[in-house]
Amino acid sequence: MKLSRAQCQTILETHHVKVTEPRLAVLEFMGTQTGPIKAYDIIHGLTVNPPTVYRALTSLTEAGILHRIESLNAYMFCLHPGHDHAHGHDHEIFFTICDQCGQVDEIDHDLKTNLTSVLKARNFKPKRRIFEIHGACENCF
Amino acid sequence: MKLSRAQCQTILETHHVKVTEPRLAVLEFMGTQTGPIKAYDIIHGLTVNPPTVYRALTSLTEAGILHRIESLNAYMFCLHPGHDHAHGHDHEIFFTICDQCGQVDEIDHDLKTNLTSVLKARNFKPKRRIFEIHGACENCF
DNA sequence: AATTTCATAGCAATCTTGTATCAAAATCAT
DNA sequence: ATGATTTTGATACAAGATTGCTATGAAATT
Repeated sequence: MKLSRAQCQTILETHHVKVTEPRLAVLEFMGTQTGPIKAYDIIHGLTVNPPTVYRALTSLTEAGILHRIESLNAYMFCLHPGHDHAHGHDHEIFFTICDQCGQVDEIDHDLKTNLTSVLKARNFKPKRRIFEIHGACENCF
Repeated sequence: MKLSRAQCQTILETHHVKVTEPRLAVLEFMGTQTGPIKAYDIIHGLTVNPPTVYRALTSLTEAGILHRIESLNAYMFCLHPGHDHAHGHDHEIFFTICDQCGQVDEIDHDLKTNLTSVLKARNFKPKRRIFEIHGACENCF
């Protein structure tokens, strides 16, 4: 999915992220790879220091340009850039992760429909599910 | 929730896990703590080597005695020990994680009911959701 | 134009988390 | 008992992430 510098810049601008060299470099690097990418792939690939990469990844993720896959310690391009990924809606983003080939898919799931049937329709055989919701509990809200 | 050696042994036996010293020690240590526990808390608490603890945690988790919380890199006792946590059923285990006080709750969620309403009923205010499903994709099944 | 402010960047060090390796011991099934 | 398998133990190391501090550069304030 090779991205030019100009394309990277456009991505940043449309997501209202300040355009900086590390962010451009990380975005560009990610465009050369396919599937989930680890922070240290970038650190080694670009020979930059860890904080530089982690800061870029954080801002790109917060902007919704990337997703962080917690169970892989890895990052992916968001495939549903138009959507609001915040909570409180009638849909939810799921990731399916093939443990064999490593492919990660992003599913925009309508909460009213049955997840099992969605997975079946995609011929994805689930083995392990990770459903974790961060927020504020009753006492701390 | 203090667990005696005998109780730890019973837990292992009822889950068909071989009873070994490291597993007993880790279980017992976890019984002295409350909430999610990190591997290095155990490593430091028991002054044992990392591989010993990670191996014990892996077997305890695989047996369904513990859960691993991916977004915290931490482990918790399973609060629904009677249930089948495998997939393909009409319920799903969710974790709610309070970012303020650190409390983690395990929700056994009936997939037919609306998750948002369940959270609302518990007065949990969600901020960030992590839904990741590992398995085998169409091509690799 | 000069100054303050604030987010970002660079660098080094450090901390946290998790694995690889390989040999010794324990366990189990003939 | 003997051989195969599993589990352990110890050392080392790799991978993942953060902290502290200084410096820079753009934007806001005077």
